Amino acid sequence: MLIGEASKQTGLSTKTIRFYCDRDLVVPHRDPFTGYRSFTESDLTKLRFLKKARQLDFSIKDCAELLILYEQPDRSSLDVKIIALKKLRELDAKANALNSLRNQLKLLVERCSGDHRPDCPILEALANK
Amino acid sequence: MLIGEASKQTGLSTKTIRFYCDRDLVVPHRDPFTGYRSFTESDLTKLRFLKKARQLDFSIKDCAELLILYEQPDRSSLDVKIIALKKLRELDAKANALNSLRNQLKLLVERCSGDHRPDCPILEALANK
DNA sequence: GTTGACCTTCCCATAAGTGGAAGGAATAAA
DNA sequence: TTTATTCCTTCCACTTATGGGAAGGTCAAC
Repeated sequence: MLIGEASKQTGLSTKTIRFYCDRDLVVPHRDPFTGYRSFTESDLTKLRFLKKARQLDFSIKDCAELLILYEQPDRSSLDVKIIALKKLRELDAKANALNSLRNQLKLLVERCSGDHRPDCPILEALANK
Repeated sequence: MLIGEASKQTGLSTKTIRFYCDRDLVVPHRDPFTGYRSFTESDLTKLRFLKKARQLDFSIKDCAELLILYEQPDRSSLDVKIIALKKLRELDAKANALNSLRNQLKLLVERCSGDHRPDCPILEALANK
């Protein structure tokens, strides 16, 4: 199966698939004459795995490790859990920071009259200290 | 005041300050012989303004607009509020997406035994469909 | 034989910086 | 006066995970 079809089957763009190939996350067979990539069902499975892992915000590097574990029948679920826990803590930290930011900004927006006058608590907050 | 001192006064790296200068967010005077940048107190105020605005996750482009409004005595607070509201909605959307992600991943992590056995609901979730 | 739809690689752009190299400038010590 | 150190300058490359587009090869149909 050529890359265009693989793209349709997985919902990943051909650009993205080539990028994953460049990083050796998926290594499709190559036609030795044309250089065309040829994807098997197993390759598609890996691409779908990658898509889901990326949706869960795992980095490409994390994805590579997860794929290796996925393909390793004698893996320990602990190894997977360690990666996932690290990512979970990252997401926690990001979410907390984002919520805090959001609340700060929300307060400022609420206090701004938003009319034709120049007085603005948002600008004041940015200017002070 | 030279850039190193401006960096100390504002807590921004010299690299970052030069970056802002390149983008014309701050335009310090230049010594015509050495090319050295010379920062006034007014420049420092703008740099601190930029630092705070960036901490609130406003983009460089947003920061430029906010700075212009900040310097414009006949501004309307409405113009500021429009920018801030747009950013607030962005933060809301990001926070929601992140919380949802986090909850998905948390569920998977909780269901993973994290021992020496290969069975792993995290990998299963990434592989399925 | 020529379209048209594929495929390839390569370069550029994104946001907001960080890191480092090469070289000029200011000051202090030897 | 020369050297050393520290500061300043510009320029280039790198980061993440793609997207856009150019230039050119391949394959099927008409």
